[in-house]
Amino acid sequence: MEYNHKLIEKKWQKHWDDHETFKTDVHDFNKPKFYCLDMFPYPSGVGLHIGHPEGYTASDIVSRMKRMQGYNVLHPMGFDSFGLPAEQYAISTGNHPEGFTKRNIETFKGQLKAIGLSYDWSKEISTCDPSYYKWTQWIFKQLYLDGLAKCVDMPVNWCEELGTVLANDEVVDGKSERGGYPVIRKNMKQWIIDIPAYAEKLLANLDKLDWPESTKEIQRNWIGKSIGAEVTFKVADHDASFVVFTTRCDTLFGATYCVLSPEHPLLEKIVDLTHLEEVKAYQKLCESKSELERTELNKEKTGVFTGAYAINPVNDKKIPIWISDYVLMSYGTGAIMAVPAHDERDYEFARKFSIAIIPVIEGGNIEESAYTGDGVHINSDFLDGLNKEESIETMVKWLEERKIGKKKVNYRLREWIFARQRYWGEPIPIIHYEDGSIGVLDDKDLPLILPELDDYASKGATSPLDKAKDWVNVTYHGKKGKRETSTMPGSAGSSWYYLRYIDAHNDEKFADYELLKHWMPVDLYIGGPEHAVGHLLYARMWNNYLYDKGLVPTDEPFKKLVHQGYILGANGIKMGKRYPEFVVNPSDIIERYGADTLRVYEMFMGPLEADKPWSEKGAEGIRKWLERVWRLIVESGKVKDEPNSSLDYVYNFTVKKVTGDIETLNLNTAISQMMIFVNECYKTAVLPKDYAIGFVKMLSCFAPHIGNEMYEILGAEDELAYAAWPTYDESKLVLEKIEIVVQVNGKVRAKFMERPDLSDDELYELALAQENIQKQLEGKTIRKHFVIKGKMVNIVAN
RNA sequence: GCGGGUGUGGCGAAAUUGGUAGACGCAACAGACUUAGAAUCUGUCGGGCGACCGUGGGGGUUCGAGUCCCUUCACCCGCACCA
Repeated sequence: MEYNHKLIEKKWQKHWDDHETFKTDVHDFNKPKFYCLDMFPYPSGVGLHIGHPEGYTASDIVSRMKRMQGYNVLHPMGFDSFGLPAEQYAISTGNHPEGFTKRNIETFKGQLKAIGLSYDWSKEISTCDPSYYKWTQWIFKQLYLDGLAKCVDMPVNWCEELGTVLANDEVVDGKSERGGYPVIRKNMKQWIIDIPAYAEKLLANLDKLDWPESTKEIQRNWIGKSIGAEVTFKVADHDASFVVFTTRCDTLFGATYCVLSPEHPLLEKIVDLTHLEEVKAYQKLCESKSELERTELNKEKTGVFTGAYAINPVNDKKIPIWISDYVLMSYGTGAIMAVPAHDERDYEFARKFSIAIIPVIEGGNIEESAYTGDGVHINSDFLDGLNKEESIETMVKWLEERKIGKKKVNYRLREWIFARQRYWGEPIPIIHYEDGSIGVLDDKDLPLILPELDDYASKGATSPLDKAKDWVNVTYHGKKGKRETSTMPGSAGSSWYYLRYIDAHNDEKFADYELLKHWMPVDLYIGGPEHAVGHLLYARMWNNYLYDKGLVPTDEPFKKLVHQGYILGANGIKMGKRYPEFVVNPSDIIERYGADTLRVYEMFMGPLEADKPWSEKGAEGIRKWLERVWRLIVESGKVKDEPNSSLDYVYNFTVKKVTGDIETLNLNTAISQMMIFVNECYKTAVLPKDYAIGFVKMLSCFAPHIGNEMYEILGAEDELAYAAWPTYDESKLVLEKIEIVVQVNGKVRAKFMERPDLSDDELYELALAQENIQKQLEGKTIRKHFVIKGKMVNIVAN
C-alpha cells in the first residue's frame, strides 16, 4: 500500500466534515478553554496565496495539540468581506461585489478545507452578512451615543482615484495603501471615531501584552505620546492670542518668532493688510500640495511673514509671526514658538529668513548648527544656571502661576476617519434630518441593509449610495431626512469579529456576556505584521471601549500575538507581480505533493516569524520524508507489540521536545526532532506499537491526513483529534553514560563516556587520565580547573 | 534623522540562554541494490596536508563568547518637519 496523498486527504477531510469533528461546544465550561485565532482573510478573488497556510498551519498545530491535551479549543474562521479590496477587484472585473464576494468565500473555504485546518465552520462569520453587520452598526451606535463617533468638518486624506477618504494607516508615503494613488488633504464633513480618547489606555496596556516587542513599539510610536506644555502668546496690537505646544518650555527666552500652520483659523484675524496677498498665495500653494509633496524629505523650508507680532510672555518682547507648512495643523495646537538656537528646523528657517538666533543653553556652536543637547541655561533670567529638567519644572510653575501656560500631554494619534464614500461597506445607521439634527436608528431597525445598486462605482466626492434615492430619503419618527450615504471602512467589521465567533448566531446581542467571560481573551492570535497599527489598534480600542461599558470581560482582546513572516520567492524577494515566475500557488503544491507536505514544509522552513525563501527541492524533501514515515509505520513490519529499550531515550525525548516546541511555536525544531526519531527507528528492528502511536499523534498535528490514516492503520478506533496527548517518562531521559568533554585552556582536547552521577572531583580525575590530555599538559603547570556537572571539564594550564 | 530587527557552511537553518558551533533538512559526493536509470537504504559532507582557523569587521570582559559589553559595517521593517 503506497502513500497516496490525494485519496487520504480527501478521505479525512470528508470524515471531519461529516462528523463535525472540530465543532466546539462553547457552553462546555468543564474543560479549560483555549481560544486560538487566525486573522481572517479578505476573500479577494485571486484565492489563497502561499503565505496564508503558514500562519494558519501554525495555529492549527497548536489547536490540535491543545485539543488532545484536554482543552476545549475554539478555533474559528471567517471572512473580512467588506471593504476596498473586494470592491476594487469587483469593479475591475465587472462583477457585482455581492455575488462576487460570495463566490470568493466559497473558493477560499474550499482552499482552506483542502489544507486540513481544524476549524469549527459552524461559527463561520462574514462581515458583509447582515446578521453580522447588524452588530457592527449596533456597536457604532453605542460609540455615537457616547460621543466617541462624531460627524465633524475636518481635514481628511482624500483619494481622488479611489473616490473616498482614507484613514491614516491606509495612507503610505502620501499614497493610498490600495493602488498607490495620490492622496491630498482636504476639508470635509466626516465621521470619525475619537480613538485619541483611548490613547493613554492603549499605550499603557501595551506593557502587559505578550506581543512582539517590535509591534508594541510601532504602536507606541503611532500613539506618539509627548509630555510638554502649552503656552499662550498674545498677539501685539490685536485682541487675540494663540496657544503653542512645546516640549521645551525651558527655552522660552530663546523664542525669537512663532509659526502658525497655514490652515490656522486665527490667521484671518491677524494678518497685516500689506502681507495679505502673500499669505493667501502661500495658503493656496499648501492646499494644492499632496501629502507626499508636503512631507518630502530634506525639503527646503518655506514660509511667509504675516506682518503680525506675538508677545513673548517671559520678556514681553515682540517677535514676528510667520506661517509655514512645517507646522502641521493636525498636531498639537497648529502653532509653535520657534527657538532656532536649539531646534534644527527652527534654525534652518531662521537662517533662511534672517531671524534672530538667541542661545539659551550653553554648548555647541551656534554659528554652525542648532544645539539640541543638554547644558546650563544662559540668557534666561530666572533659569540661568539650571539644567534642562530643573528649568522645565521651574518654567511650568512660573507659567501656571501667571495662568499663561500649563503642563500638557500630547498624542500623535489622530481621529480614526470612519466613513468611506464607497458602496461595499456597512451602511452607517444615521439620518440627517431636514432641520439639521442628526438621529440614529432604533435597535429594532438594525441591521440597516445595504441597498442593491447596479452602478456602485465611486466618482468624485459623492457616495454611490446617494444614487439610491428611495433608500436615502426617509421619514423617521415623523421627521423628514436623508440617510448617511457614507459606509464604514473595512476595519470596522474586523474590530470585533473575535467576539462574535464565541456566540456567532446570537440574535439578541452581539455576544452573550457569560460566554465572553469564559472565552475571552484570545489566547493565541496569529497574523501578518502588516496589521501592526491598523486592525490591531482599532480592535484594541473597540474592545477597551466595550470593556468600559461592561459589555466584554477583558480590556485587551489578544493576550498573545505572533506574526508569521513572509514566504519569499526562491529568488529571496517577496512574491508578487514583479517576478511572476517565482510565485508559488498553494493549490499546485497540494495537488502535486499534498496538503500535509505543504504544511510540514512551511513549518520546517525556519522560525515562524522569519521571512523565508521558498524552495521546491525543500518541499520535495518533506514529501520524501512523509513517504519514509509511511514506509516505517505501514510497510516496514517493524511496528510490533513488544518493547525495544534502544528507542526509550529517543522516544521520550521526542515527546518532551515536540510538546515544548509546539507550546513555544518552535515548529521547525519540533519537526527536526521527529525526523531524528524516525532515523533512529530505521536503525533498529522493532518499533514498539505504543511508540508508533505516540509518534503518529504528534505528527498528526503537523500532517493531519497522513497522521489520521496511519493512526487508523495502527488499529486505533477512537477519534484521533481527541485522543490523549502522549506523555514521556522522565526516568527514561536519564542516560546510563553521557559524553564528557575535556578542554585545556578552553579548547576541546578529549571526550569520554561516563555515568552522569559522578562528582566533580571524580570527573576531574578521569579527565586528567585521558591520553591526549596528558600529552597536552606535558611541560605545563595546572593553574586551576572548572567542572560543569554532567558536561565538561576545563583545565587551565600554562 | 528616530525606533525595532537581522547578519552562522554552497543553501534553509540549530545551539539547553555564558559551556563540544553547524542538530535537522536541501544540494553535492561515495557505496549497496539494479542490465541501466529513478526510487530506496547506508555513509561522507565549514576551511586547511598540518599545527591550527572559523558565527559581518575591530576591540573588551571571562577559565570559557554565536550568546555579555564597547565600537564599526551591511541589509530588512516601521515612523518621519510630531514642535
